[in-house]
Amino acid sequence: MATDPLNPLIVQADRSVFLEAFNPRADAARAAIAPFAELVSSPEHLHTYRVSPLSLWNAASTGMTADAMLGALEGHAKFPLPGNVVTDIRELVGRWGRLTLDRFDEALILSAAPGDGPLLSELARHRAVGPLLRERMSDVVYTVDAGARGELKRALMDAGWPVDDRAGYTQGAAFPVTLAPDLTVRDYQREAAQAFYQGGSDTGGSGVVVLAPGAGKTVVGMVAMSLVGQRTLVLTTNRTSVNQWQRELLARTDLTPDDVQEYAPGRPAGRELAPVTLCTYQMLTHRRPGAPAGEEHPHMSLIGAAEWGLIIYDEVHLLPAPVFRLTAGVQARRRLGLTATLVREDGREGDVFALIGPKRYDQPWKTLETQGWIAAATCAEVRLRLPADERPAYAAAPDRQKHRLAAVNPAKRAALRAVLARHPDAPTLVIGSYLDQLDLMAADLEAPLISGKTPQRERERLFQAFREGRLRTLLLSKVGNFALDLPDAEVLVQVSGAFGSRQEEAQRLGRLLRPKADGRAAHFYSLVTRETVEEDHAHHRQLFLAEQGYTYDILDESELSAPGVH
DNA sequence: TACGAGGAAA
DNA sequence: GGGCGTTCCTCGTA
Repeated sequence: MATDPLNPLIVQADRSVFLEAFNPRADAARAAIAPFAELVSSPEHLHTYRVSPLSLWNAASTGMTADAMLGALEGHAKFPLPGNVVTDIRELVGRWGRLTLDRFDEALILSAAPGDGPLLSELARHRAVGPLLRERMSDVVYTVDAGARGELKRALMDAGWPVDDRAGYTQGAAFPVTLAPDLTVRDYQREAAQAFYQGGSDTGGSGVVVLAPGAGKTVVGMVAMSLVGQRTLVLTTNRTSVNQWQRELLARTDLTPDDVQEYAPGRPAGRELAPVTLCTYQMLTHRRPGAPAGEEHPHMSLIGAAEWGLIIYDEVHLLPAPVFRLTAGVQARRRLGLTATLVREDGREGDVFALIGPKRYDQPWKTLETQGWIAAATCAEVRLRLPADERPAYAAAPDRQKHRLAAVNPAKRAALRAVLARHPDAPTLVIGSYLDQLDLMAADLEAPLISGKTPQRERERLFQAFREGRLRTLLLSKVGNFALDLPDAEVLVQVSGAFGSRQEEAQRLGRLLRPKADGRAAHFYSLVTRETVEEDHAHHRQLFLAEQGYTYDILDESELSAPGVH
């Protein structure tokens, strides 16, 4: 493969990569660089990717070589790669594996590659790394306390030197899990669980699996449980997920209700934890203010309980900081992170890498779509103006109010009706972030709104009516982001969203991806006010989905009244 | 003992 | 940088 002026990529010296979106070779180039590059902006014609240290290390940990990455860039580039990019990529990728952590009796040893004595000396002087190293055994070996394993990995990651942790795991109590005979595990689910269990260029047993919503991440978790065969702790974001895991585990494995229990703090003293215990992150980190010293976090000891052979972190992209701290203390337990969107807006992806593990497996959402596992979906961004009488107020508003003013643009009410008119019979969800805006729209459409205030019973009733087709349109506040029992829909209109949250956008699209019985496509619309901060936020939100292969049609509000579908 | 309402937290 | 939803606890009512 060689560079060719007709190719779609331009690689710049700062390791950013431009992709001509309309070049006929764009799709192949996108697929080739996706494993080691992340999308940072995607205006219509020219997409920008960045090759970051973390994206390189994630790729390297799956076994991808620097040569393979350079080959992918070169093979789709217009011009020869800048020399420093070649050097940088080789150097950064080469860092993975140069430091290893191994077991040494009761302690650990940090080893550098032969000749890396100076590197080790430099790291020993590093502010965060140095204090965690104990005794220099040789030019390239330090001893480390076993308890410092997590903190050291995190500190080394911050210092720019990810460490390949080969110190292995302590065995949890044996607890075999057999998958139900009628459960068909899809190839990608089995591959994902294997990739977790066996690792890539390292020893495996910890790391993150990224799969689209509806692609069956719980099945990956079950296969992992059957591979490990030890007692398992499953951590989730909320109780609905706890229930879902419990249902699925009972239905699709040989586990009995006694085996699978939600962690209940009030359980009778002396009662054993179930071999498969489910617990929310909030429960784990719950604080009792004013409790006697040492008892402020009554549930934290759960995670350190000796018997777990595997800890599963559901929605691992949402791990709160305290759970990172806890996780640093249990590096000798196998850890599986599951997520649809391994992106965070707080820049803590490095902590996920260091403390849960590298990304072991992912499939672009579009690939699963092609294979028919998730529904095809179109995405459209509808651009609206602010009404003339609102513009002065917007211009005068302080920055921190601008987002809201743009988001609740009154013109969205008419636009929403126009969008709904394009799909007159399709089951439609409308999701927004501002309750008063949603109230107005619910009145316009004469459709019910579910918000956080809606009692559980009422939610169930409305979901049921929607499922049975008695209710065509349902409005949802932010409850719609994560409610797992939300019914399937064909059209989803996002009328407002939180700042630039990529994962919120992705979760919302995910609501549409369950395959439709007749193979019909789903339609996702996002309403955005022109020439306001909302445009910037909207484009940042779209990045993750653009990375997954989705493109957004741009519709002007004037085009909406046109009949038919685009 | 079971529940729902209200408040605090992150 | 702010609004919203969730979860937990506590306390009141049956």
